Amino acid sequence: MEPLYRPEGVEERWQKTWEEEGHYEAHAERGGETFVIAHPPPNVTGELHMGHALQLALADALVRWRRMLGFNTLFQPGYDHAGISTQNAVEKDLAREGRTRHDLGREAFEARVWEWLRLYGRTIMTQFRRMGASLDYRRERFTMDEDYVRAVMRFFVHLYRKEWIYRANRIINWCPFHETSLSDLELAHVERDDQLAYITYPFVEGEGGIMIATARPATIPADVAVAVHPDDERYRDFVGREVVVPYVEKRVPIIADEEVDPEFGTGALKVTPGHDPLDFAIGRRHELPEPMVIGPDGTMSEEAGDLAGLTQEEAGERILAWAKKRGLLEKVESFRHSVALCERCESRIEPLISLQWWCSMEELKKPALEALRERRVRYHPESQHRFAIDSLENAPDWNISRQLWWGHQLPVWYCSDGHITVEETEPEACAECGSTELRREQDVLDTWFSSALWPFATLGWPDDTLDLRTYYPGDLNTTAREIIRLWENRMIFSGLEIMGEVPFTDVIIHSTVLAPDGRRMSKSLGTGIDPLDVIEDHGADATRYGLLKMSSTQDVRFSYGAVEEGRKLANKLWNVSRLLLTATGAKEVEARPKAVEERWILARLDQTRAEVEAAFEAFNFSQAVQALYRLTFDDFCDWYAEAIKPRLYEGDDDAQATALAALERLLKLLHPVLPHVTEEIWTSLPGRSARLIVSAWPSEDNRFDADADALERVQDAAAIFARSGVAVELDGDERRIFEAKVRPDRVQVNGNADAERERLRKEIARAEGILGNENFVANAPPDVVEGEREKLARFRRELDALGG
RNA sequence: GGGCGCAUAGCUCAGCGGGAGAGCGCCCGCUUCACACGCGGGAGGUCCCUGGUUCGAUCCCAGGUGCGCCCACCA
Repeated sequence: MEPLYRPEGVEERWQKTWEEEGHYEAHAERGGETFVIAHPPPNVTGELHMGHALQLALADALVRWRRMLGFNTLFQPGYDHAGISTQNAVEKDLAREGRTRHDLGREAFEARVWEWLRLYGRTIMTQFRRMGASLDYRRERFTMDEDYVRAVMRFFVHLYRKEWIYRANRIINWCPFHETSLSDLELAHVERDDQLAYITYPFVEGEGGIMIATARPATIPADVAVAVHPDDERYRDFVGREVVVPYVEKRVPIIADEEVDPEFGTGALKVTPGHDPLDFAIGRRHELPEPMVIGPDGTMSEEAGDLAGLTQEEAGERILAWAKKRGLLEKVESFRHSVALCERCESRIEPLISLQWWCSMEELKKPALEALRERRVRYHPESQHRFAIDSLENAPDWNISRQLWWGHQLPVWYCSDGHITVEETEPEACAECGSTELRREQDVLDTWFSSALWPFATLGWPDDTLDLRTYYPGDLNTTAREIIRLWENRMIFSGLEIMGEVPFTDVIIHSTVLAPDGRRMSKSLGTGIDPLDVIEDHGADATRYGLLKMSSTQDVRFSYGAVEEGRKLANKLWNVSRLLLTATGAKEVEARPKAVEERWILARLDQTRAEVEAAFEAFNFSQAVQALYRLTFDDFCDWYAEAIKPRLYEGDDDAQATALAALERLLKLLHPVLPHVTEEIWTSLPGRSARLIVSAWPSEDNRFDADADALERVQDAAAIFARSGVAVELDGDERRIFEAKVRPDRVQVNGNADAERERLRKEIARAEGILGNENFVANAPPDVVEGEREKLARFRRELDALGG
């Protein structure tokens, strides 16, 4: 064994071995208590990023912990087809050949996507493996698998028959590049400088007019009203009058609506229901017509009359010029506002009215809200639980159709008379008129529609499988904040609707990992850190440790320091193992504690195990990892190993066997965080038949009485000695431990006895002060008072020892 | 505009009612037979500000200030 632990090679070897030996596998027929994490399926085109790495580090630590406790664990892997994202990637690929998807046609394009995925997709599971993530990779599922598609179709038909899925014309977000609708959650918003034009709409009767402000003059031809706030004194008398829309010279009314912001612009809003969500809402309230003048490609449509075919910019300029000539253009000023973009191609979103499929949230959300309020599902941290409830309460109906070519095509058929037939598979004839001339709906489903089924569709639903009965409901899901509404809440209501039970009981909303400088990690900013590079440089164990250490707050800066700490921990463990194994030639692993430090370390190991378990159960990973670090460095290496060393070299069999038993327990505690290095050391322990990955903590818990007082005396003595150079009298074991650890001949003396006495007197005065306060003694918790008494006693002891 | 989070040692962060902590960095001393990626010691903090509650506040409450993230239909 080398003095420096090198994870290269070791980690890959164990990852391969564990998987080949089947330790990652979940077998329903094995029975027993289950622990299930349906891991978030990454995009099939995706590459490992820091968010994935953090998620895996958290989930895998919990899975490994439970697996060692003997749970029947299922850690489910898989891929999401990621509709728009994947289509976008393949279209970019096509663009390099100077082609578009339209050149291929739908069928050929789909074939191209599958081919592209065969070549470039599904790479991320290799990277998951490199993290040491113990997913059951045999069970990899894909949302476009034949079985999974069947589940999606079944779910759609189920909701349709309950009349929760319907078709309606509404304003939606339209991406002119992808030519599809997008949900609000698929948009990116950027701040941008734009021109705000102030234009007067003259009254039909009488002098003057009303001035509005618009950033999109091209939409003027689709105006159907001008709206003001009902309480706006300036315009109160104008309501009910008519004005002339510039350029198209159309008469429209002035109306009053609460949603108009009197502070913005002139306080008067031109109402264009066809091209603006707010205007659409106002239009519906006032039953206004909904003309559109911009087409699906983002240019002016036929309805725009002589403007047809122009870009919006050209049309806007022409209209402004028209208004200027007639003295109706007051001014154009620049202003800053946020603009919606397609998050994939960054095209500017066009709000358009379009016929889309919707899923009503009204009934679906009720049982889910109840489950959340009753805490049958708990989000962690608590603040996110409240957010999840709020988001679900306010969830608008879900636009589930997309005009994409990659995804689950809706199981909807139209006959020539326009009747709708909805079946899981292609029907023979129209359900209403019997016509056999059926045409399938071209739209595909929102990617998240299929993701919502992940916890049970991966287990075989709609079939009644042993897996489904065994592993549903699961336990845990872990994800980023922005996914709560897109995915988590939807899994909860889908699970309740289909399976009658929540899909998991806990959701960990993990930190956002920022770049070390506090900015967002992003490829375009060049601030991204590739987890694979970190693994390459520091090892997967150290990376896992670092991520867990960092995971405590909502937003956390990536810290190489934390990763480096993990690497040092692995190295320390490696070296102390060399001492206990190699230097002594031990043959047995058995706890036969005799000396005080042996009983103490075994008790400390038990104690830390409880601490780590509590921290894991509270999902406080940072705390777990800190407890492990302290145990390893301070207690195990600096005190125990130093104290035991002389006896090991003397060839004391009991000391050696006990040392290995203590090491065994330490390895078990560390395995969920540092799986590779611990397993590597484990194989060197004598008489190991089972792998560490499946080795349970010894059942005879806490049977070692810690002689904590004795250790405390030694540590007190060491502290006094280190601070003052004054030796404290100790006998027997205590003296032996003291000398092994402190080595009086080597310690540099920096202080003196007088200073130490002074310090102790101050401490004693403080403690006496507190304990002399009746209110303190009466009101403080008993253990706190007791703690102060013990401290006081210790300070007095130390002062005595110094001859104070 | 709404919601959430964070402000503690030079840096990154724990702690969250009763003696201010860790890692890294810095200083001093150590070839010590597991580890110099180590060991021992040390310097370095109005625990953001102002009030309040309490016998006692870094911790709880209120109000500021400064950052960050998420959400939202600013025309």
